[in-house]
Amino acid sequence: MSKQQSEVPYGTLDLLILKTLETMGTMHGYAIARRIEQVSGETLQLSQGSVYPALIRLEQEGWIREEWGISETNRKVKFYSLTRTGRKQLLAEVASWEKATALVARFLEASR
Amino acid sequence: MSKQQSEVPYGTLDLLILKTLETMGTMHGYAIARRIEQVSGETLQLSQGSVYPALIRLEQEGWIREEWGISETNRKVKFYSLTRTGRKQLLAEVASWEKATALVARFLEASR
DNA sequence: TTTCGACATGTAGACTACCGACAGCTAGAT
DNA sequence: ATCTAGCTGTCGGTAGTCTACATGTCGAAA
Repeated sequence: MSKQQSEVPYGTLDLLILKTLETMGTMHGYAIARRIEQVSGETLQLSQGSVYPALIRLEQEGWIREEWGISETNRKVKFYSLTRTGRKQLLAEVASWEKATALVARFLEASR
Repeated sequence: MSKQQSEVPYGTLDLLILKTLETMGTMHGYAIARRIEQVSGETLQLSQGSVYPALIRLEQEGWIREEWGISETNRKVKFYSLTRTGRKQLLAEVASWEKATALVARFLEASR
């Protein structure tokens, strides 16, 4: 009945993950999700059903690289980091996001 | 292969239509689509496959009202206008959009 | 007077990306 | 021994968009 209130603006999850990896360096999936939630000010809660498929997709695109390792809490985890093409992709996604928001902003200002 | 480059930011079509009707008053579907394309600076081209289903959906939600009439070009058309709940919905969607963009903006600024 | 382009509305099917709900496994604490 | 938190994943469903098609009308040009 009620409208879906997507916590992550639709289509920005890749962008958020890529940006997180750029800012934080190497991280594992669980920590990436936690970090995104935290920066969003706890309002946003990101489901695993979104994060892991996204990571797999990004890895297949060649934008991130994965590597098994041991976490701070001594668990076997997959560490992810940005690739060179991932950096380019991040720039492209930022640009496209800014274009999109500019478009909507122009609309919201329009009054004639 | 290539990533879908949605011209309308996903989920904002309702917002754009509602805002158009608020700004322009009563309009028919074809004109709404033209107007959205035009304000976007011709870069965006909006397919009918998006607009008409959206209008039907908005009408079913009770946010817009439809009425048959005759266009400037002497054709039988459906005129749409905002309802009272449609106005409230528009406010809500604007707020939610601004919240979403603020969230992403905070992310893009983050550097620690 | 046919015919063509712009105007106008719609539907079907595919696709993307997200979410909720599971399932399962491990380390360390109780 | 059991439990909780950390951690990775899968399945199925859903929303919203796009492409492509189908249908029809008006007015102007040929």
